[in-house]
Amino acid sequence: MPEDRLSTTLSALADPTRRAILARLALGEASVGELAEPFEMSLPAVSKHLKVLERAGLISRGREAQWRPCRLEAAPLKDVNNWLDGYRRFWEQKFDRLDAYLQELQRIDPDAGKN
Amino acid sequence: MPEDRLSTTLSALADPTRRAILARLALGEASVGELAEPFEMSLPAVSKHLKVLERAGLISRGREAQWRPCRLEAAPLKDVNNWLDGYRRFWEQKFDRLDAYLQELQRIDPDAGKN
DNA sequence: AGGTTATTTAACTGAAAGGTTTTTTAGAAT
DNA sequence: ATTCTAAAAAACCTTTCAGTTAAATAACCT
Repeated sequence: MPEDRLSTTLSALADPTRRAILARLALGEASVGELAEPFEMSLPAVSKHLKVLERAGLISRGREAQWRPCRLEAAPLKDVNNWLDGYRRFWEQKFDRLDAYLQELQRIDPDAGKN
Repeated sequence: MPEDRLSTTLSALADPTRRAILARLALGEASVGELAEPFEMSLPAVSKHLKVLERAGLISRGREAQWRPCRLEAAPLKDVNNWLDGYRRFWEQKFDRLDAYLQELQRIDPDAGKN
């Protein structure tokens, strides 16, 4: 039971259909039918995916006649980004052989390679 | 069945226990027992979480006597970050009243405000 | 009113997730 | 050789998830 917001957001994102829906919404608002069109699954299935996204705060829904247009809400993505930032150094730091070697040189002689 | 890498990664991250494990590993290698210690759940449960993280490529395991030290592997996090980048503009763009108003002006008269 | 279109709700199903306890495996140490 | 410790595997249970089809809502259009 992922009660916490971040877990809810990440598990909403952990589905290719839902990410495809977000990608579509990045292009602009769309109705449920429009969103469902590219997929082979039934409409209720898409409707459920939308509910998951909505619960996670990743989309919001308007009301226009019989359509319920969806739009992207990026706030939770920002939260994910903020969480990820805590690990950025782990992937920006390159630890392949050459880098390790250069770092070691650097450690031994901080002036190595200058000029 | 999330066959794709990104889905596997995101669903591995969508659990607070697993994120806590990663946070611990960001401080350095640790054995399964050490990783399990802060949690109330059984050891096999933690072992399963580690397997999920390993399948997602988020950790790797060594072998040292009867211990199997785990260490963080950040590559999949980088992938998540890359994916997220496609949405960055949506949360960096501020959509408060003034911005919306200025955008509306822009829409009506693209030359408004120039000079 | 009656019908059409868009979407949600309900009821059901099968598979996967996350936990438990018990049993194995593997290496260390006595 | 036996025993201790660290970890994994097996077997099981319960809940959640992703999908289905069929029925209900809701707003529009004659």
